[in-house]
Amino acid sequence: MSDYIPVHGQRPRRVTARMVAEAAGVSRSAVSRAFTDGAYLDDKKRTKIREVAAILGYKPNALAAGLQGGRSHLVAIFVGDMRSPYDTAFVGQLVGELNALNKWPILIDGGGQRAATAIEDVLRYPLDALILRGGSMSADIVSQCTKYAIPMISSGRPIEAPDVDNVCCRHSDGTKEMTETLIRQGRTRFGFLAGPADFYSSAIRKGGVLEALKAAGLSLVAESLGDYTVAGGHSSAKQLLSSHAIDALICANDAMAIGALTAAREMGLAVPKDLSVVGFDDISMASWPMFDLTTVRNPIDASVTEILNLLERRLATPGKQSETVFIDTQLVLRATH
Amino acid sequence: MSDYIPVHGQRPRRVTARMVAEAAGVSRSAVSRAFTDGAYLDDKKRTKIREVAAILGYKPNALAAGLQGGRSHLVAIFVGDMRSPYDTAFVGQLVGELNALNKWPILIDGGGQRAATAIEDVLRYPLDALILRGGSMSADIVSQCTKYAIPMISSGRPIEAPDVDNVCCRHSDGTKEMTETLIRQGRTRFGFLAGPADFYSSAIRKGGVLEALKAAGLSLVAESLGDYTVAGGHSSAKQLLSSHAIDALICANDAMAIGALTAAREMGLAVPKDLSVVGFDDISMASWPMFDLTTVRNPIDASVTEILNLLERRLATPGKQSETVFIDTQLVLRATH
DNA sequence: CGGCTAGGTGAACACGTGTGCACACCGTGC
DNA sequence: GCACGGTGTGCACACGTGTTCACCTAGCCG
Repeated sequence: MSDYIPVHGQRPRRVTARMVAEAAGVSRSAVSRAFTDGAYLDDKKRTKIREVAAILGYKPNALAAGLQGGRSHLVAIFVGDMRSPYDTAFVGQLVGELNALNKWPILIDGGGQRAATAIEDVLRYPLDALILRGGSMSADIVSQCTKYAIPMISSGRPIEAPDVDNVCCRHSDGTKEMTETLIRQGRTRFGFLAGPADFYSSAIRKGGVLEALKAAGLSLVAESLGDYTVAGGHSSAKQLLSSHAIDALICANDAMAIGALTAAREMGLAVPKDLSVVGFDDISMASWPMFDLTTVRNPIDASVTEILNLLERRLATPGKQSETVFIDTQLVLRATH
Repeated sequence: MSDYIPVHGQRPRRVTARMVAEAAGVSRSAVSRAFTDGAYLDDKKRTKIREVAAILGYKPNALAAGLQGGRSHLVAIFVGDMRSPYDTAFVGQLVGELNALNKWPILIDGGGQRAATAIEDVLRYPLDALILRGGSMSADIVSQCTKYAIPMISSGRPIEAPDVDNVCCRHSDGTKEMTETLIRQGRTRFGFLAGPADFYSSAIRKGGVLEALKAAGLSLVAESLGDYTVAGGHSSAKQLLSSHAIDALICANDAMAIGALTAAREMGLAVPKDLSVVGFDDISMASWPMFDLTTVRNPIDASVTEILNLLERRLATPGKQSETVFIDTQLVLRATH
C-alpha cells in the first residue's frame, strides 16, 4: 500500500515544489513550469520532473496558485432548501457539470438559521462566482458580492441588480398552457393549491392560471395555502376538497400535487374522472407508476446549461450588462388530467 | 444600493489589508490584528479599523490565510450517487452541520465518468478532510490522501486503511431484527429484493435476513436483483411476485420497497394482509401517507454527528489509530408489515 | 530619578506558487 | 569569426495574510 510511516504527533507536511526541485536536482521554477502548459522547458527535463513528482506525491497547491490573481476555481452554491426534491435534483446536476468544468462547488444550506452568516463567511474565499438556487438573499449580501466583483447567477428567484444574471423559467406560460388544456378538456371549476405566501414561484404560477381562466370567462373557485411539501399538500388538499366542489386542482408544485392526489383518492374521488390534479416541476417522483402525474416540466438540464453559459460569458466579460435568460416549460401529460 | 461604478474591461480587485491600512492610517499588521482574536491591539484602534474595513468591504482572504500552514477549512464530500434519496438527504444534513462549524464542503459527484479525475483534481486544494458517502474509491486515491495526511472518513462502505475512520450502520442487526419481527408475526415464506451485486450494503443486509431465517429453521424462498431505484424495485418485484408465492418481501432499500409496494397493489395483493413489504433506510418518502412503509431506520442524524466527532478527533490527533463507529438501526413499524 | 514591566506597534519573514526579466547557450547565415 | 535569433533556465518578485521579533512608550515601584 503506502510506504508512509506516521510520526506520532507531527503530521507530515504537504509536498511542495521546492522538495521536488531538490529531489530532481533542478530549480523550483522548473518544477512550476513542468506543470504549466506552454512554458519553455526541455521535454526530457519535464518528464523527469513529473516522474519525481509522481513518486513524491506532489500536486501544485491550488490555494497558492489562486493567490496569483487568477481564478480560484471555487464556486459557491446557495441552496434555498436542501430538502426539496426539485432543488436537490437541480443541485445534483449543477455539481456534476461544474466538476466536469474543473470548478469546485462549495455548498451552503440556505435553509438553516445560520445561512446569512454562512454566506458572509464563505465570501472570505475569493470565489469565481456565486450561484443561487431558490431561497432569498439579503440585499446587503448582493451588493457586497457586487463590490467584490463576484459574479452572481440566480435561478428560481430573479434578482435585479447590476452584475447579477438570471435564469428564469417561464412559469406563468407553463401554468397558463396547462390551464387552457384543462379548460379545453371541459373542466370549469378550478382550485389552486398555492405555496408559501412569500414564494415568488407560487405567485407567478398562479398568475398564469388566472390569465387563462379570465380569457375563458372563468374564475378561481377555491384556493388554499400549502408549504410546498407532500404532507402539506395532503392536508391542504383534504381541507379544500371537503369544502369546495371542484373538477380541477392545479398545484403550485409537484410535491403538493402528489400529496393532493393521495388525499383525493383517500376521499374516494376518481382521478382524473371526477377531478384532475396537476403539478409543476416534473420531479422524478411525478413519473413513478403510482402517481403518473400530469405536470409542467421546469427543465433542470436546460437551466443548468444556461447557468454555465452565463457564467462563462460573465467571466469572459466581467463588466457586461446583466442578462436574464428565460427557459421554456413543457407540458407533461400523464394520467391525472 | 451600491456606490460601485463598473469600469469597463477592468474588473475591480478585491480589497486587501493594505488598502484598509492606508485608508485608516495604520500599518498593515494592525489590520491583520484587528481581525484576529487575542492579538495585542488598542481597542479604539481596533474598532476604527473595523469601521473602515466595513465601509471598504474588506474581508481577510481565506486563501492567503490558509497558506499560512493552518487549516484551510475546506472539506471535500465525495457522493456516490447524487440521485439517491438517502444519499441526498445525508449530504444535505452533512452540509448544514459543516456550515455551522465553519467548514466549507466541496461536493464531488461520484456518479459521473469523471469522478476519478475530479477527486484527483480537487486534491490540489489542501483539504482539511475528505468525507465519503457511499460509492467506491480506488486504492490509489486512498493512499494518496494518506500521503498528504488528509483525514478520510467513510460512511456506507468501510475502508480498511491507516488514517481512515469509518462510520458504519449495523445493517445486519437491523434486517435480522426486522426478519425476526416478521417471523414472530407468522410470516414463513420470505423473498429478498437485493441491490446491485457489488453493493456492500445490499450483501450485508441480506446476511442479517439469512441469519434470522436460519435461527428459525426457515430459508429464503425467492430472490431478485434490483438497482436500488423505485422503478427498478417495481419491475423486479413484479417479476418475483408473479413467479413465487411468498408472504414477506424484504427489500434492500426503501426506494425499491416503494416500487415493490406499488407492484404488489397493482397485482391485487393486500398489503400487509397477504404480503408484508419492508424496506431499509427510512427515507422521507417512506412516511408519506400513500406508502406508510415499515422499514429499518438508518439514522442520518446519528451518522452525521459521528462523522463530525471523528473529524474533530482526528484533526486534534492526526496520527491516531483508525476508528470505526457503529450506528444502531431502529425498527420503524408502520403499515406494511 | 532610574529600572523594570506590560502593553502596543511596525518591520520583516514565511507560506507556495506563477511569471517577467535577464542571461546563457547553441545553431545558423553572412 | 561574428552577429543574431530562438530556446532554456534561474533569480527575483508578486500575491495577501498571520505571526515573530525587536523596539518603543508609558506607568509603576523602589
